[in-house]
Amino acid sequence: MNKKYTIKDIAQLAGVSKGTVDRVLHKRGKVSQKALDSINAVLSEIDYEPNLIARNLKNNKIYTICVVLPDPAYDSYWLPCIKGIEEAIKEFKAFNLTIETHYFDPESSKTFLDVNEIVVDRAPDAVLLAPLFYKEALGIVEKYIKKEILVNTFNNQVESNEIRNFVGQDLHRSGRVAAKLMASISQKGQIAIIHIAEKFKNAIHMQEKEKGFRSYFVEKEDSIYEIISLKLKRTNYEAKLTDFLTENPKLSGVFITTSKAYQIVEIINEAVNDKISIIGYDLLEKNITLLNNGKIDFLINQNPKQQIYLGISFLVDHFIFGKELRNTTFLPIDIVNSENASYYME
Amino acid sequence: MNKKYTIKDIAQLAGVSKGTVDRVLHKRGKVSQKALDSINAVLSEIDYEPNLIARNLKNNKIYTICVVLPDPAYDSYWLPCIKGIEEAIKEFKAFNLTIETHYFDPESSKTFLDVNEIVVDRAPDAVLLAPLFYKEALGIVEKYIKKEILVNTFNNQVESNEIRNFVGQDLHRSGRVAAKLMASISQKGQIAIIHIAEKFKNAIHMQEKEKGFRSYFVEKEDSIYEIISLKLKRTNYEAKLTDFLTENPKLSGVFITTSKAYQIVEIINEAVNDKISIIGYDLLEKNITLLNNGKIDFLINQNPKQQIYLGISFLVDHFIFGKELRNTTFLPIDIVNSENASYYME
DNA sequence: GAACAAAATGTGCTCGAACACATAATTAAA
DNA sequence: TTTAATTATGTGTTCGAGCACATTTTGTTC
Repeated sequence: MNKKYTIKDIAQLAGVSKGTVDRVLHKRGKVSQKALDSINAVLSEIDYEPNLIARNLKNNKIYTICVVLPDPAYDSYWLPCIKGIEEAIKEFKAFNLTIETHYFDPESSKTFLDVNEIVVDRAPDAVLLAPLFYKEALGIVEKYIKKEILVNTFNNQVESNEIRNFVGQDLHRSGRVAAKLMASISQKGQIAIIHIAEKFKNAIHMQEKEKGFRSYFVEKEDSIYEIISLKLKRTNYEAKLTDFLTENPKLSGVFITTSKAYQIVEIINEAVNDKISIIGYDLLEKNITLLNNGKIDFLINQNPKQQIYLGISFLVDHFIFGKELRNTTFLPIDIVNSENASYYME
Repeated sequence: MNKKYTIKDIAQLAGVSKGTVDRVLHKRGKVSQKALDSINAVLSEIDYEPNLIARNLKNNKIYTICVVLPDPAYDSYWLPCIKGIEEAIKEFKAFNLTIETHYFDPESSKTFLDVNEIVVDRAPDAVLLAPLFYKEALGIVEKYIKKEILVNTFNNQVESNEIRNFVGQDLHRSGRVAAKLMASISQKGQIAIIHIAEKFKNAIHMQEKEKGFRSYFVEKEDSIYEIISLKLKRTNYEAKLTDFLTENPKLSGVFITTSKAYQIVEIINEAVNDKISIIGYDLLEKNITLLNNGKIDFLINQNPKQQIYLGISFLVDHFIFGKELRNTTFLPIDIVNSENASYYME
């Protein structure tokens, strides 16, 4: 990969002008067989790679990317995304690029639709979307596509051929990771899967995690574990949880499928005397505190910051450097304990 | 960050020519106070960011980067590095860049010196070095600096003001992560730290890991653990290990500070009847097999591939886009079990 | 105020790809 | 063979930063 050839070099070697080489490279036709042959002969011998820097200099279009995600004020799971966006802006500010952030309320599908309506009207070149509401997302993707706006997603997977790119985690696998961890630290007994959500049916991600978690133990064919699940809503979850704990006094482990572990860990600790293993999700400040004082054993990092940063950089690579968009990028399922947490928080 | 201003724009706004703006931006002097003021006034109002693409078009120098690392044929820990280099070459092939790989024998400081001598003579723009031999590395760094060759390191940290950049892991912290894991899965008893190396005194990285591991238990002030360490050499390590195991029959956990866990796990399993917790390093094929069939509990990923890839991309960002080199980049200390391993192996 | 030096400022070219447009070569029709 | 139509090929300009060089302005001295 030593000498870098230019179009001019190829033209010279093939004995034609750079215009003709350009037509061959871009298959614009209007080239004689003779010229085509001699240029192809040169191309097959050298390793021509167009200079991306020169190619993009000419392209003085300013690309606009809109990022649509839940307002971190409602759910601090999304807080790291702000940093991710800021980093991306800083990293790419020297290119012709505008990045806009648009928030919606994660518990209101109406605000989701509204904000996307606004973004459609802004007519950006691409949207990076956290499609929390499955059905609504499908509809809104249609609208984007009709206006020829590129749609990529992160965090939540939505099955659609129109979506070019997804960055997130394999949730089924993520449940399996939790299960394996649980088996490592809790030798036997009852294990509870606890979901905390308003509408469980809409929360496909929790269902996937539960399936993954259970699949691990099914494959293990180990009768020393008994898996039970519990769904909690925001209203009156304390009472329901306390009841559950008195009904199941032999609990040895709890797997919480959302980032809300901090809401219930203290309640569990007060109600149960024995050591109980707790595995949750995400490095929220409150979870980290519980991790550090030993009340949570492991957290699984879904890495929202990296998700959004990568989502943006794929778009930049696509627009600025003409790179292809790969279809799905599954981020690693990071296992976090008190000692390595800092590296995933920055 | 909407409109992108160019030098021409600034010149127009300040009522001067682009040459004068250029002189101000680069502090080349020869500018009147009046012109300076008006240009500064414009600069303070707008957010000028030079177009990196245009800046680098002119710079038609071909940068050469030499990567110096142990030959993976001797130690397959380094195998992923090949992939990392290949990915970097692919990613950056459109820029004016040549990446050369040079191997040495990880057990021979002579080959280390020899290959670096060759690289010095090749006079690249930068070297990315795995400085396995501390003392020798310091000497060779001097030589590079004298020839104005930029030196960055990865994997092993060497204290030197001449080294601009290091990518690797905080080994002390990495030992602590292992300790915390050990405490999670092994409730009590004797725990062994096992080093496998020819020259322990030279192997600072193992010492750091041991210190970190012990520091965790010291802070915990938990008398239910007893930590003992053992050094093994390649010759006759089986006998020495077997002796050690008979002398310490109550062993409940083993922490292996190198990627060589696969060499001793089977021996341990044959000699010990009780469940013994094993934590090792790095995703070598043989380690992964043992992880998958439950004979290793956790592996800590040092991510050599990512280390080398990042090391190269920092250099590219520096040369091609004029980015500053940050001093030290500590990669996350990834905890790996059978369920999430695939994400760290690609 | 002329003559000259020094400082300040402006102009024009380069990098490589892309594409519009001008010109040359070839073929078809008269 | 001439003319027009078609096809093939070459030329020139653009993008933004950077820098060499030309030109203008200012300052100094006799």
